[in-house]
Amino acid sequence: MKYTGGSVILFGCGTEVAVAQARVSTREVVLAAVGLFTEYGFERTTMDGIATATGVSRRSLFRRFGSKEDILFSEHDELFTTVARYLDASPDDPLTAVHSAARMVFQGYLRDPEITLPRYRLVRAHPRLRDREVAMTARYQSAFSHYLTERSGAGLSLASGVVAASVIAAHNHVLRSWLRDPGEEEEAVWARFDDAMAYVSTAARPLLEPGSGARPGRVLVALYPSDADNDEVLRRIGSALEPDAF
Amino acid sequence: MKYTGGSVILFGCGTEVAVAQARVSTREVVLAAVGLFTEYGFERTTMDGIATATGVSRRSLFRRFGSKEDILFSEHDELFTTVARYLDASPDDPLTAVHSAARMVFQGYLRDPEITLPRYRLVRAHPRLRDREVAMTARYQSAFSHYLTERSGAGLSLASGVVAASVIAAHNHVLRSWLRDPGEEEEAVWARFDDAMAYVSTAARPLLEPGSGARPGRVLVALYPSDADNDEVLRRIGSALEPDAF
DNA sequence: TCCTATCCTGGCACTGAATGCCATGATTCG
DNA sequence: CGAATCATGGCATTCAGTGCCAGGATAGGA
Repeated sequence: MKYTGGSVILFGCGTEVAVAQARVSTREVVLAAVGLFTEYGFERTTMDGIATATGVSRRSLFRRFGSKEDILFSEHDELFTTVARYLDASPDDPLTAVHSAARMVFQGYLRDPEITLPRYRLVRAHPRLRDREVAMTARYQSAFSHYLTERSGAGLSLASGVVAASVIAAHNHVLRSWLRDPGEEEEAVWARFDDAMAYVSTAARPLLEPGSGARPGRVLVALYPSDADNDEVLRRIGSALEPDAF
Repeated sequence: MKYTGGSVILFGCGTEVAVAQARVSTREVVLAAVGLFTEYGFERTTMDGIATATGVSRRSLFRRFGSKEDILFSEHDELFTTVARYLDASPDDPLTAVHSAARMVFQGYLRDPEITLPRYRLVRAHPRLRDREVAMTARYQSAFSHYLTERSGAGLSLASGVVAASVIAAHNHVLRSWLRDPGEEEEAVWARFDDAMAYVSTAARPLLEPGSGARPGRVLVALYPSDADNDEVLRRIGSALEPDAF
């Protein structure tokens, strides 16, 4: 193990005692920083303030996190590398793999409300942080798109981009609703997430089918209630196929 | 008109002559800054350097543009407000309006290669600028999504988000190919743009039809060649409707 | 056990972005 | 012509971010 050494002066009983001190973990720093950002605002919190609050020197904070913003999004970065590795090694069919990857991202938010919830409030208040958050999700979208293009064939890069964008949009749709109301039952949240994913992937799968081509001659999309009669559906589709209907 | 006054000292024939000087336009500043960024790199170009190069004081640069990055994206901002205003006043049906709005954005790039092309190179080289570019397109996407939700009914917010994301993805797909190869015939570029838009809007329109609901019980998407027989299409759809097929 | 290479840390100094304050000059309105 | 308004630019200050360097801890080898 690294960083098990070092010593800290404890004040007690009038004596100073040297005690083994573990390196301040990334998570501890992030939690402290989030607390300061929330209490005093992002701009008004200085790196010096975070340094004194965490006991880590200002210089080391910059070395470990890169920038003040990066402290807020550090584990977002970790999650991204995890997801990217997962995709790279995934044996599933492309769309299912992307679906699972989106699930991992969503899980990353739900798992850590202590950080993601205050971060959401900060992101809403500060345009710069919002841009950063957006850029993070764009990285996922780009990774999804490249993955789909790679696995589905280069001729489908437009379709891949659209599908990736749709998956991310559906993910963000459910995510935002959770961030706004985190009190909801976790089971219900996951149900809505799966609904949204099914919604996009059902519509997306044909776009990525081999042989369909990047630009099909005709596309038909039908939406109908679950209790609709199959014959009725067929009849309506038949009328939709009339030359003047399209 | 504003800023037509002022005077500048010209050195000629050993005499100093006061001459009317127009305020340095935003565009001139942007062009000069882009030139410096390209020549010396974004980080190594200082605001002082831009100030001396343009004749505008450092302080005024910050006042007029907000930040160094903002100089690069200033007219992107203007374009956004134009597009947002257009959407707000658009009498067309929602999807067509969004289609036109995307066209305006694309036009904004094509119209001004002197800025957009070097900016693209800078954006590719610097992660921070890339994030900023991504955030800009996300603003369009968000505007499209809100507009569609507003016009199509609040129950369709998921569909609106997915459609907006798809439109932006298609837009970016064509845009990137142009940025990489700006030499292509403008007509051909527009043809590919319209193809991509048709590709997404054909698939998207049914999602926004009133009465379909935000989460339909069943969704069917069919892609088939233009020369397919209608009866054959119907037969296949009929078999797809069998309980075990879905 | 000792020595050494390596790595992390923190202190210091420096550059440069960004902001607040204020005086000046230009434009517009009455 | 006078007053109000506004953009400008100069100045000082704060603070993010970086380079440099020395000290302490750890791991590996003799």
